[in-house]
Amino acid sequence: MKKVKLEEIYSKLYASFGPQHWWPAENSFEVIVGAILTQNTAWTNVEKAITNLKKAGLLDAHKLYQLPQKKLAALIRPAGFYNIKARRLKEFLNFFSAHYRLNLEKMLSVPVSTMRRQLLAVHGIGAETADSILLYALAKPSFVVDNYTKRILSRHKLIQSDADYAQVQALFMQQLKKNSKLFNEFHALLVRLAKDFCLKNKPRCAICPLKKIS
DNA sequence: GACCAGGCACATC
DNA sequence: GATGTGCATGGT
Repeated sequence: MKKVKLEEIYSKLYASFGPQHWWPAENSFEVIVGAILTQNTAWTNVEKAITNLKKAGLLDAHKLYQLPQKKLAALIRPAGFYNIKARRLKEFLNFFSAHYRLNLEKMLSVPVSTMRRQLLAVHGIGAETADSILLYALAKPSFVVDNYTKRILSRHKLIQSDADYAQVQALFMQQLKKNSKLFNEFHALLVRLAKDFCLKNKPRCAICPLKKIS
C-alpha cells in the first residue's frame, strides 16, 4: 500500500472545508490567554471567560499582570478549572514580564526553538499550549498536536495509537514545509474534521473527506 | 445524570 | 517509565 502523504490529506481537507480562519481572537495576547483557558475545555466555555475579561476591560497583559489571582479566577470561572488556570495565567504573565517586559514584539525576534523551551519551562504550559502560542500568537512554524490529531492519524493508521506528542509532531514537521500558514490551516482543518465527522456516531467515514485514505 | 471538552502537573506504583 | 488522578464549568 502506498504510504499516504500528509500533504494529500491537507489538500483533501482544504478542498472540503476551505480556510478555517484560526485562531479565533482579536490579537496575539488574546490567543495566549485562550490557549491556556482551553486546556481540556470546550471552546464555548472559553469564549464566556474571554468575554468576561473583555467586558471588565482586563484582556491586556499589563492589567492582567496587576490583577489579583483570586479576581482573575472569578472572571474566568466559566472556563472550568478556574483556580488552576488563574495560576497558570499568572505564571505566564510573570515569565512574560520578567523576560519580555510584557511586550510581544520582543518575543518575535527569539528563535523558535529557544522560545519553545522557555514556554515549556513555565508551570502550566505543556507541549500543546506552547505550540499553540508559537503558531497562533507568534506565527512561528511549530505544529500543534492535539487529541483530535492523534485520533484521526491513528484511525488512518498513520501513527501508532500510543504515539506520544513528539512523535506525532515530528511526522508533520518532517513531511511538510515549515510554513506557519500551512501549519495553522492544517491543524484547524483536523479539528474541523474531528468535530464534523470523527466524533459523531453518524455515517461518518462514508462521507468523510479522508474516506479513501487508509 | 452520565459523559465529554482544542491539558497539565503530580502522586503512586 | 507507565499509569492514575485532581482540577470544574457548561453543553449534549
